[in-house]
Amino acid sequence: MACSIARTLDVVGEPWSPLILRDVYVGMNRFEQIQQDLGISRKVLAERLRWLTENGVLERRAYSERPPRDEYLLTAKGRELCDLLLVMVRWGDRWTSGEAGPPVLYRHHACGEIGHVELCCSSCGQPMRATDVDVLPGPGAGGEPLRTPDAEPTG
Amino acid sequence: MACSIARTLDVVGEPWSPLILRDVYVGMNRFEQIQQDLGISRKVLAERLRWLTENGVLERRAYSERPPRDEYLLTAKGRELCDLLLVMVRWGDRWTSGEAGPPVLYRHHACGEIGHVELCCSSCGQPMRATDVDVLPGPGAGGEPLRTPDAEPTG
DNA sequence: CTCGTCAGTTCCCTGAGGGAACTCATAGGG
DNA sequence: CCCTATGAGTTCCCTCAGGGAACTGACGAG
Repeated sequence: MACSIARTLDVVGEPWSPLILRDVYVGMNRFEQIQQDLGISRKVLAERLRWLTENGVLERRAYSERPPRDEYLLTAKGRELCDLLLVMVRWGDRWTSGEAGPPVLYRHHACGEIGHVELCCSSCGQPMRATDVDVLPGPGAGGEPLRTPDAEPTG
Repeated sequence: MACSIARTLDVVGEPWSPLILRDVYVGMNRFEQIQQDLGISRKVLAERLRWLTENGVLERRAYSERPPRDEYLLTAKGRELCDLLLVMVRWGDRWTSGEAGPPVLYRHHACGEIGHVELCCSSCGQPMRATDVDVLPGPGAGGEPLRTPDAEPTG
């Protein structure tokens, strides 16, 4: 499908994949750790790890020769995918965390403060939410016309 | 699970949900439109729309009394979820769109330029990527200690 | 009175995911 | 040498969610 959302979902769209990614991100790099942390079936975990590795999100590296033991590390591609997790966290914190408050806090290296992610425009730096943009066909488009969100029907 | 990622996935984790959300976001508000656009089975589409409505992401509204016809609209909760789509688009554009270039462009209302989203810190406004933060337990935590990404193993 | 449309629901069938057991290489203890 | 344990999977079976196609129900047009 000529849609970057669909292409991203093709890589990490299955329900377990973002959670696997999160585990690797926070330092759970080994098969057994992830399996026990998530309670995922070993079969599916093996499939997902292979898929994520084939797609360049994870890298598999031996941490022991004898006995042979492997671990999984994030690639640059995988680390950028973790940005998606931060946005999921933000939405989950705002809309589903309830009275208990957020289960995890993020301290920004640059300023040392606890904060959360905001979406900003790469061009002007001002906030850029889904409601702040017009959607236009790009070079890789199939050719279908698109309405801009909340626009009046074309008359 | 005491994890905002898991809670977000609970709402939009099934593979079709983000695509349904995208369709509604770009102005495809009716059952038939979405079904034909995505090629999703009618059964699953009905289930997903009901689920998203029950979870406050979509709102169902009659656009015709006679014959009775309903459409689906984004709530505030749903519109904020669309921010997630922008980040998916960004990653998909960077890592999977290939030579053709991005299929869709986004023009920022505030500056009128074509741009993409960057993640910034709510506290200081500087870029805030997954690699720029320490992960700490928050008030809603279960109590498991977490390593910070790329940290040395605790010795 | 029949046809077409929208918005679903119902039926059956296949394939993906879960659980548990098994494999393979190696290390440690007796 | 034999037994057991560990990490990282693989294999087997079984159930249930998803796909496809047909059916329903309200209405409007001809």
